[in-house]
Amino acid sequence: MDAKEILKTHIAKTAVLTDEQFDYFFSHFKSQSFHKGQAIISKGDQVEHEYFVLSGCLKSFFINDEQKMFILQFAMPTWWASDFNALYNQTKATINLDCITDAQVLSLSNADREKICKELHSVEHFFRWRTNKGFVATQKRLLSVMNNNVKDRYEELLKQYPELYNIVPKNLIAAYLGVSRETLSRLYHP
Amino acid sequence: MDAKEILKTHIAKTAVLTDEQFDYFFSHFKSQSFHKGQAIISKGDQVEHEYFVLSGCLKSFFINDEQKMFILQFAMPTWWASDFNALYNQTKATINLDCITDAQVLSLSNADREKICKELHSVEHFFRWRTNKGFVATQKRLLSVMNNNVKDRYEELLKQYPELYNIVPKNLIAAYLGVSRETLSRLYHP
DNA sequence: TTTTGAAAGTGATCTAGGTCACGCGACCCC
DNA sequence: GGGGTCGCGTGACCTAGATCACTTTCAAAA
Repeated sequence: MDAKEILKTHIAKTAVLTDEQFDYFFSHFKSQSFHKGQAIISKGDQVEHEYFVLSGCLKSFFINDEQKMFILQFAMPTWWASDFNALYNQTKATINLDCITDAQVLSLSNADREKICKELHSVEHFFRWRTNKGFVATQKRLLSVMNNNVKDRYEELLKQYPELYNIVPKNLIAAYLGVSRETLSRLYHP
Repeated sequence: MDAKEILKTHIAKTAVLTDEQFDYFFSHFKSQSFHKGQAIISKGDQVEHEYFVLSGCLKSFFINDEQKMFILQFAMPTWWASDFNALYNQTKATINLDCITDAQVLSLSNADREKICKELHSVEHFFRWRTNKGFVATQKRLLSVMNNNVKDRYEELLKQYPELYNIVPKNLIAAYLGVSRETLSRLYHP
């Protein structure tokens, strides 16, 4: 399935677009390839795009004052990723985005998103629902962090995204869960 | 300022509506009053509405298996509150919503929101941005929880919402920060 | 006016998870 | 093919915050 089909199938789940409307929508995206380890957004950058993942796996993460990394999101195919705070508010990036594996993405600029949202009501509907889902998912994660211990959160993560186990090294899983790699290791090697 | 003016001013910040459009939009809201301690949404309820706060202060919270409360949100005037997961996915409530003080709200049903979003492009635009902001705020809170200690988070909270200090008892602040009330107390009484 | 109960402070003790230090195999890549 | 570094395990110790138990304060109910 090519890029266009993947995006079309994805959109069709929440919004109704005619073929012409979809073609027009699609014309605003730019296909891009990145290789393992490559940075897409770095702290301090002016953020102008969001990215729809076609293949591979990205991570968005924050580095705190003590140089510790906390992973906000693993982005798998059909997921969207960016520093949404910087993108929406047109401020400098505080979040980094890079590639865990080689990856193919479609990029869409902030200005173009707003333009097509204005032009096509259905597109605005789609983006409302995309954010609705992101909001609810982030809220669930916050609840999970506050109420569950590391082991439960680890198992919850693997149950929801089993594919991560093979693709993502344990130290990154630890950075997602917000624990040291030692603690994660000791969960199953006591 | 009456309910209608408060909502109108709030919407005007992100969407352009004619007076007739706003009147139509407003006609879908129902004004409701609640008193201190009263529950608006309880775990297990069918959730059909979201609430726009006109006056007073609400809290949305989760009770875990050990009967410990974790507060997701304090809802002050011009904030929106509900169990959005249950509302959007039409499932039973897992989140509770109740009143910290006497409160006046405008309620909007899920069905009506979807209906006016479809009818008025500007309203869909407004709700997209409302969720965008909620998403970014929740993501920031997640980052703060993972990267900062209790004292920093407490001071961050009070700096952002100084009014909470007078309205909300410390045990609820602790439940928002995700620490025991004893630990919060000890921060400033060592 | 008395009673009750929520909010808050505080001491003693416990524990999940952090930190530091070291070892060991695997896979890049000059 | 040998040196580097990355992922991962593991032991020894440390600390933020939890838990439990008791006390004080103060305001609302009766």
